[in-house]
Amino acid sequence: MENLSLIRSFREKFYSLVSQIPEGRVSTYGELARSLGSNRAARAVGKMLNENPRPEVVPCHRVVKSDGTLGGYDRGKEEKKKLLEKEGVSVEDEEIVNFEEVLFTDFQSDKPLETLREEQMELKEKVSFGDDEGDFATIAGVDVSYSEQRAYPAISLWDRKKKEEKEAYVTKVEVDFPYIPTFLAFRELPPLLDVLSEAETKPDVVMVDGNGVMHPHEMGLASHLGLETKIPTVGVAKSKLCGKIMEDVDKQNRVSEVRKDGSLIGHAVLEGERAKNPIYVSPGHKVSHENAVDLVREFCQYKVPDPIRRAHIKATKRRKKDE
DNA sequence: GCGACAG
DNA sequence: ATCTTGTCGC
Repeated sequence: MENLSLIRSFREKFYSLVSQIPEGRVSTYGELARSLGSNRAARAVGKMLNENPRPEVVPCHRVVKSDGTLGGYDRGKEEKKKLLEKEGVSVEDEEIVNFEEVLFTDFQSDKPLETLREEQMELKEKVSFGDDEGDFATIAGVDVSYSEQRAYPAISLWDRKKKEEKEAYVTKVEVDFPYIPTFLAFRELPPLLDVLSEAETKPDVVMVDGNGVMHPHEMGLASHLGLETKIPTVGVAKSKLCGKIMEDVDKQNRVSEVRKDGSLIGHAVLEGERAKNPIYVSPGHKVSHENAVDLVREFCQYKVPDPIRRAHIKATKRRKKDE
């Protein structure tokens, strides 16, 4: 991974941004997200502030909502108000007085998310799909379960002909990078590479819990993993990140194209007896749209294909056992 | 109030 | 993804 050190220092970088807000001023979740490099990170900003390890040093009470209202605080809004007023910021009815005047936006930042986005834009040129035969013999499914900073990635390897699990592994890895929509790979790739290295058999294709090219920049987690490992990958998401479903999916019509800006980015697939909503299938790397859909459907006894489902169960069990 | 963006 | 009692439907 090209920007591994940036990923590892992301959280600390964020806390030092928060520390730039001077006494007597406030800033917003959105402003901090933009200073990180993407307004998509606003909720992650809230999450990281909530997990602030040093409240005495990092002034998270100076971060409020973009409409000027207080926003949340671990020790209560009253406490947040008290801290702000002690610093000379007036608060009335959970709202900052003279919000425009005290709002701080002048962050000094190298915008790490812009760097990560650039990595995605460079990588997307290398994604290939359409040149495979679909003749994969060993299929893997991967997933990650979390407990705060700990990730439990799991892999389940299957014999395609016998339709049975051959091997399965779970590992434990520390993660620091938060979940930010469209940046999932930077959170999940390190744990997945770790558990993938455990497998005795190298899989011919990996099904990933997340998107492939069904992504605003055609560079989802599955594609990133495929490029990183040179192994063919298929993305399988349980909800839609982007694109337009072209037709309704139901028991009569189980597959629909998903398009973005007119071009095909994946398919919505409804399988499994009790499934109410479809899953979203897209090529990660070195797999065609058609073979991606066929492979996933072949393993869809339930809504989610068995190898991913097994990996999910394994990872979750291990996490709960550890707690 | 609506819309809502993988895990 | 995780936090989690109760409720609904097959």
